[in-house]
Amino acid sequence: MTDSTARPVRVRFAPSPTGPMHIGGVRTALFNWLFARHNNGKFILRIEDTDRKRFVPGSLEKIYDGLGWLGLNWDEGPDVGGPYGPYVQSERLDLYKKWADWLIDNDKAYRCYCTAERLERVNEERKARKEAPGYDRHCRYLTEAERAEREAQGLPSVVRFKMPLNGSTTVYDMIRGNVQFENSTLQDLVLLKSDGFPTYHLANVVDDHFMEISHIMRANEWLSSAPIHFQLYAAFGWEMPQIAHLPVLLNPNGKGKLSKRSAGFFEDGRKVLVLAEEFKAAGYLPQAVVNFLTNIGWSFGEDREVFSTQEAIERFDIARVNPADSVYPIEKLDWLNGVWIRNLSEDELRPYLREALESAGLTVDDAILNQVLPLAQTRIKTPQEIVELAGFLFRDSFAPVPFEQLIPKKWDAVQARSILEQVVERLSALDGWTHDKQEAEMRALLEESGLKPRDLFGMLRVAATGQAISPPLFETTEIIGKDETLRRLRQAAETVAVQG
RNA sequence: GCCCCAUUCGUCUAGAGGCCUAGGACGUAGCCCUCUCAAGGCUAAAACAGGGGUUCGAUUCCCCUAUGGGGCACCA
Repeated sequence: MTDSTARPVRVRFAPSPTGPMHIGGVRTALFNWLFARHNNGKFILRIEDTDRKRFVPGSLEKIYDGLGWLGLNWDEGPDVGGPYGPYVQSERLDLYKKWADWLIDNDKAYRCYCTAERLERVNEERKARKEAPGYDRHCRYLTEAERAEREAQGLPSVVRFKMPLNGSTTVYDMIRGNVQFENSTLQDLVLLKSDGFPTYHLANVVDDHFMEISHIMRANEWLSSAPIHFQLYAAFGWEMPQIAHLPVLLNPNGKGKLSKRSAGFFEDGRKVLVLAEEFKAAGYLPQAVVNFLTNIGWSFGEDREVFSTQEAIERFDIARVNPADSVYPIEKLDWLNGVWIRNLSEDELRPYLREALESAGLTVDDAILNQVLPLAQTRIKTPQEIVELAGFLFRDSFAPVPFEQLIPKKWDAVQARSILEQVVERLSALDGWTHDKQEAEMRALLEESGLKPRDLFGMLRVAATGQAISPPLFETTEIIGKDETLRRLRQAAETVAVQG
């Protein structure tokens, strides 16, 4: 989609250090990154910290961690540097001031001395008259004398942009085509605040220009600002980057956009994760999260939903992004994570399982882990699930199973005891403790006794593992070992005997 | 209040005027496989917001309405 005459592809992700890394931000970063990698361009990380009030310490680390975890590497940024630095806006203040002054000198902007109180009053009046809220351009029309007087008094001021009063502005959006705005609906927005810091609009335009950003891909909520930025570029006489507004993630309950939430929450009884760190902590694989995100608002084609990040890079096309916002389809993440877990090699999966087990306070025996790993691989959607499925393999203690749980429906204690004793006898006589030998022996018992596999194996499962759900029975007892398995079965027989 | 964007199964999506009796996926239900649970296979229910145009023909183009989202800060 990028024509070859265009400038080299340089895109940026420009978060504000105002807290945790939100999944919506991650998605925006991902689409920028995919675009950059697809076009062999540069992906730049820039920190927009021009609002000193909202700065939250530690945010920068969360941005690095979140992007890094997903493999969204940046070519230029605060930590890695680059030829267009600094990459932190608070270190570029002189630049913004210089260009704000340039706009004033060229009659494209003006100083405004209005107080917060007056602004608020004007706003109220306009609202009362059912007009659009906003500034009444009072200071735009100050005479030279009035201006000089205010300067002499040393009144604090902001710099405001002189928005064209009439006409219209048409912005070409790479996803939705031309979008037209009436200039009369646009405001004389503030470019430089009274504290000397730029607003987003100024800093963004100046930085994108001097960092030679070729394409801007940002969230949908910025679409209304596009004509403002267009006019700023026009005032400066700079070429505006190509621009696209990405659809946003909506809350699963259908109310508003997801980014209104600052952390994971429960909806319909399931946890809806929204922070990058939560995904990692919950055991989701980075490739699964990337895959999950790339299926929202964009589709691979060929009816494929499962694909690698590399494949996504090869195919990514910003023009094919769906313009409509989407409800966050979090229920697909578990499925995808399961798919990716099954795609992992044993060596890749092992550390995840080890960590999950250790986090649950279990001591991990390497031999046991290696044996249970392939059994668990098709049965878990997150590494943590191995604890519930097979954590008993890593526990020393084994609590005797209560009578009620042991006996299959329609069986009585006498029968159960008799069967268990036969099982113990036959299994202890076994030469070799492989799962197929055990199974062959038990199949023979089934044959002779006419019992149902479900009943017999079910009882043995509970007796040997203490659980009604486990990995396949004989693979499991093979891991548990002959002595311990028989001990547990005898114990079960005793439990039944007492009741009987 | 004004402005902008969007609207295909519950959800994510394919669909760029005839290929659509609208395809895929998740989820749901059923069946098969089966020692439990998964995985896997098969099947089912499930959508073009409504109304006008344009056209020989609209899911696809235009308009209106409705609904949803976003914006209108010395926040980004």
